[in-house]
Amino acid sequence: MEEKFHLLRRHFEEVSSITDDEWNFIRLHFEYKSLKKHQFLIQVGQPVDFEYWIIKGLVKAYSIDDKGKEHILQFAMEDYWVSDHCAFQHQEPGTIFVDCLEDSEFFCLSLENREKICFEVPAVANFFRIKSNHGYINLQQRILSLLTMTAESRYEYLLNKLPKLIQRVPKKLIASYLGVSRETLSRFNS
Amino acid sequence: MEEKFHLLRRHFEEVSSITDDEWNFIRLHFEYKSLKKHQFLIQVGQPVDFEYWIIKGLVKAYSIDDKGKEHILQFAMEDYWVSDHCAFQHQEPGTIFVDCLEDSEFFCLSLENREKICFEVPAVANFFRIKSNHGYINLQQRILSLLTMTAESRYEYLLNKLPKLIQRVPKKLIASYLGVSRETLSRFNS
DNA sequence: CTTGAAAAGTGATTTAGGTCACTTTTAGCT
DNA sequence: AGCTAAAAGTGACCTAAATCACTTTTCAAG
Repeated sequence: MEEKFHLLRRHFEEVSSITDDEWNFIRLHFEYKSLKKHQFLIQVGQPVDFEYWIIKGLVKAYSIDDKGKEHILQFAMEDYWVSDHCAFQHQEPGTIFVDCLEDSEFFCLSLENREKICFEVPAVANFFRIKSNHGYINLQQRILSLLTMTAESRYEYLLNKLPKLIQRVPKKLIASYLGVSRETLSRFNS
Repeated sequence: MEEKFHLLRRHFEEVSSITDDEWNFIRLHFEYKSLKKHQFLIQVGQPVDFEYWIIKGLVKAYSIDDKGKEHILQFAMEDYWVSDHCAFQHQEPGTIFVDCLEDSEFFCLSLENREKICFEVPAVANFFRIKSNHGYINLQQRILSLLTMTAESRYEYLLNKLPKLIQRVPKKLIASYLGVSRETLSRFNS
C-alpha cells in the first residue's frame, strides 16, 4: 500500500511539488478499492460517491441508449481519473456505467474530501485545475475529431495516439468509442 | 470600465467570495479589448497570448478542414470564457479561429498572469478549477450527444438548452456546430 | 426605400456507414 | 487439450445524411 500511495504522490507532484506534511494530510482523504474484471465502479441510478484515480487496471465509462446500444465516453487506465463527473459534482444518481475491463485498483476521493484538500492545500487546487484543463483540451480535440474526420481517420488517429490501449481493448469497444459500428470498423483494416 | 470590472468580480464570486484586497490584486492582471463584428480574436498560426472572458458580444470558435468547411467547436457569449485553450496552454501557434459574430468586448488574461493570480490567491485557483470542471462536464455531454443522438434530436436538444443562442446565430452555423449540413438542418423544421 | 449579398429552403442524386444474417477466429475455462 | 463463448470478419441490403444545383427569403448598407 505504501508503494501505491507513493505512485499517487508522484502523480500530484507532476504539477507542483508538495511538502511531506501536506502529503500526509492529503493521503488521509483517500480510500482504497479493488475490483475484479466485469465488476461495476459506477452504475446508472446509483449514488456516485467518489472520483477514482486508477492505480492499476482498465475501465470503460459508457451509456446505454434506448436500443440497448453501448456508447463509450472514456477508457481509463493506470494514472487516469475516472468518474461520472456530472453526477458526482451535483451529488446526483449516476447517469452512466463504469465497469472494469481488467482487474483494477483505485484510490477513491469523495466530493467533500476533494473540496477539503483543495481549500486546505492550494497546490492541490492547482493540481486539479490543471488536470481538469488538460481534460477539457482533450475533449475539445475529440469533439473536433467527431466533427471533422471520417470514421476511418478517427480510427487511424486513435491507433496512433493510444496504441497500447487498442491492444488491451476488444475492437467492438473501440468502435463504440469512435461512434462507428463494429462491422464498419472491421472493414477498415482490409 | 468600473461597471465592467464589477461584472467580472461578480463572475469570480459565483464560486467563492473574495476580499477587496484580493480583487484589487486580481483585476490588475486583466487587459481590456474590444472588437467589431467579423474581426478575429484568434487565428490559426498566430500566437495565442490570452484567455478571454466575454463582457459583451458573441464569438464562434472553429476549425477549417482541408475542403474549406467550417466546424464549430464553441459559441461563446457574455459571461463565457473562450480561447484556443490547447495552443494557449502550451504557448504554441493557434490551431483554430475565433471571430466575432457581433461587436464584442473582452477581458484578457495571459498565461503568466493566470498562473500568478492562481498561485497568489487560492480562491482563484479554486475558481478556475471549478469552472474547468464544469466545462469538462459540458463537453462530455456534447460527446455523448454526438455518439448517441441523431442530428435532429441534437438540434431539438440545443433549441431547448440554448434558445437565446439560436436567435443570435445563423442556422448554417448551428448546423456546423451540430455536425450536420445546412441543407439537412433546414429540412428538420418542416 | 432599394439592391446586392448572405441565409434559408428545396428537389434530385449519391454515399458513408448502419443493419442483418451468417461464418470464422480467438481466448478463457475447467 | 478441448470446448464454449465472445470477438472478429464478411456479404447483401438499407437508410440517414451529404452533396449539388437551383430558387426564395431575409437582411444590412448606401
